[in-house]
Amino acid sequence: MTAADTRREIVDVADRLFYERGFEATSFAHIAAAVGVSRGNFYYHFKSKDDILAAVIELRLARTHAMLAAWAADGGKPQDRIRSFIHILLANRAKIMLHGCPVGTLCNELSKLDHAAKDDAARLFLLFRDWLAGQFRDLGRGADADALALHLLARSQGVATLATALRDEDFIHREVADMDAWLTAQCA
Amino acid sequence: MTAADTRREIVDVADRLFYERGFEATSFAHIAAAVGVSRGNFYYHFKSKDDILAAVIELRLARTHAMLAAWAADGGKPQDRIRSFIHILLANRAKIMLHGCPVGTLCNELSKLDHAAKDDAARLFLLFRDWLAGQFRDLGRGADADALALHLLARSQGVATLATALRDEDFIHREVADMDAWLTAQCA
DNA sequence: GTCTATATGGGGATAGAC
DNA sequence: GTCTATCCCCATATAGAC
Repeated sequence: MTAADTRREIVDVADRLFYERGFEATSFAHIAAAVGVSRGNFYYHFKSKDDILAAVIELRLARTHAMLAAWAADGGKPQDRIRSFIHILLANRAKIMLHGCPVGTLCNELSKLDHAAKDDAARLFLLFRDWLAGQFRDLGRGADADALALHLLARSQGVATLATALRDEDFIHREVADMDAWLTAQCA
Repeated sequence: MTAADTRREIVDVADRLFYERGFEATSFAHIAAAVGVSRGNFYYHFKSKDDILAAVIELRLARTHAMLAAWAADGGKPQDRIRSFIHILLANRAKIMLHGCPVGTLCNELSKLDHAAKDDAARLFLLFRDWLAGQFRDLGRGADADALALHLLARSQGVATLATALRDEDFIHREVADMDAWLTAQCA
């Protein structure tokens, strides 16, 4: 096991635990136990917990960027790409009902902590916003592309929050159908 | 200062700090310092931190119930009452941009902690849902009153989450205007 | 009812052996 | 590169004086 492998594994596990349990509630002991290394060995790879958080945010930014780039490379119509975004709620509904949206819940937590990395986490939202705005521009909605993108982001965030609190899967399906209809209306 | 006064003050301060900093990140020392009592004296009033959380949730339920009852007693039209709900986002926008929605962020945190009180916190959402559904029924939308209520709740939650992450006040105003227009369309 | 003092545990972080 | 042992701090919680 090389150093890079161990580091990658630490970040992978931290990414999952920060999502499932939250940043503050996840201790080095939890991560170390899940990875299978000692707590002391941690500090060879990261010099503080905030360093791990920064690495997790970077990982999420990279993965999100890759996912959006793949959707954009699909060659489909802009409305189909936007629909891919909306349907994240369906694909991830089981996890969302347990732990919410990984982006929204992290941003919320870091805002309350007034954490130095809160704006870095918010860049995840900006990635989605800019990508969605690009699709709306391709739809000929250049004038309000940013507003439409934020509107869709907000709606999916709201669905995630309520789905977590009420653990209501039917609600997710209803709201996704409603967003699909909204999108169709935007294309008319 | 009677015991009831001290207890009330502890719950008031805990309510504020749980909102501003989060439940886990708020320590007894923070609450004690803000109230002006010693940490030791705490346990005369509450036997654990979870007890304080339960009292805070009860307080929020009572206040929310009173607010909704006051709106219902106003004698206005159902759409005006629903608009009162939507406009919470405007009235509280400064705090929302700093700390999010007190209901949504608490439910999110307790879900991640898998805390015993998570369903009690979710009852705050149910209060809003049932009240909103009642207003939609008065509007003659009995068939989908619950779905419309959850839809509106989700939208306001999404606005709060994004407004916190991006600290964008214009976005709040745009989305509130959009929700107002949606409500008008529902009455047609 | 409120205080000070303290017990106990777990957190992040460091030192140094291997 | 990984380990064990340890430090310090702060958390919740308790005991007992006043």
